Amino acid sequence: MPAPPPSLDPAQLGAYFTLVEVTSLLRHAVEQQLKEAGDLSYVQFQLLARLGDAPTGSHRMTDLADGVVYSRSGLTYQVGLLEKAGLVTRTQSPDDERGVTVTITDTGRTLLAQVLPGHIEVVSGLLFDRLSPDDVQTLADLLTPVRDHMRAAPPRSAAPRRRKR
Amino acid sequence: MPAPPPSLDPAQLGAYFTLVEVTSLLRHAVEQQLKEAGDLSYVQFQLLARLGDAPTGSHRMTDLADGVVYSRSGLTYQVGLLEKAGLVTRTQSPDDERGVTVTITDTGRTLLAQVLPGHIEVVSGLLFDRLSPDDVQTLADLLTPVRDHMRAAPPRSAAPRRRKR
DNA sequence: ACAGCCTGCTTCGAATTCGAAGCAAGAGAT
DNA sequence: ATCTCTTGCTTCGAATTCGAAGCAGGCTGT
Repeated sequence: MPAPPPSLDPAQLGAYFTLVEVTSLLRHAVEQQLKEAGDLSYVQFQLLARLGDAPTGSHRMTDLADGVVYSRSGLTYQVGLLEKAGLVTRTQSPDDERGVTVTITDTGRTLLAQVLPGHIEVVSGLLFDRLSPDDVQTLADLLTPVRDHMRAAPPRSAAPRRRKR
Repeated sequence: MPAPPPSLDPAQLGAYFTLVEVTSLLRHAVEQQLKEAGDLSYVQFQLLARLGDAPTGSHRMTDLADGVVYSRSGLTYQVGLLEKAGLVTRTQSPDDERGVTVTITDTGRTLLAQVLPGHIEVVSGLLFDRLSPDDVQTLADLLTPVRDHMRAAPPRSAAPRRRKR
């Protein structure tokens, strides 16, 4: 097996660290804002946003979990909270007896709409403040193939229930 | 107060989402590897790495917390674990009676050295596999000013103990 | 020197997170 | 049809995380 280069060059290392720090800081700031604006955690916001984005306003549990890169059990917990808060509903999937479909409610949409502007403001102020439109495009062009590569590589949960033995 | 543009254009949104997803996926993969290779959490690894990087092999608690973007109490907990595992030591700071200096031990360095190659391999494989050296440089150039901007903006914990009232 | 505030860290309790184990429904093979 | 493996989700317990409160040492002004 061809072991990749045993070390990263300084440029790579710098890029890596910067990437990690940027997203950490961004996430912290966003979390703060979301809590104030709508008492939502970041995960909850991501879930609502994804549901609100979907044409039908709903998704299956597994798709949600994969979408936000989150554990299944954690998702169950969070969706439970959202449901209790009346922001989403759980329904049995029509085609698959055991599948659960999560749907955003009007209340959920309202809350999402209420929180979004502030969210965008934070992201704009922190992330895009220093990036020209060209920069943004460049960044996207750079990261998109990386994301696709990552999505493909280890299917999120490589060794799930049982090793392939 | 001049509210920033009420919405992000599609390019920005795309870049933002991609950025978040990339780091989520990367982090997950890295976490997996670290657990296997040395039974370390990502935070613990970050702490050890930072200490190992420091010329003296040590840092004050607060600096560590800021460095990894982490809560103070959480840091106390994690450093406690690391200390129990013999990977770091806690000493009273010489100049400041209440400051605590954390120092990496030889055992810690050994473990770090044992874990690093795999870590680098994962990062290489996932992140840098699709990026040319030029791309890497571009990415770093793009993100560095952003990071500096973020560091400056809200000092990490903007409303700490008491609002500025 | 003293009072009052700020800082550095820890302790505490509550909330979140994950992985392993469990349960029920689908799918494939016999 | 039935057996078995797989898949979708939940439950469970343990570990981690955070924020608020607490404690002690430093700093400033008087």
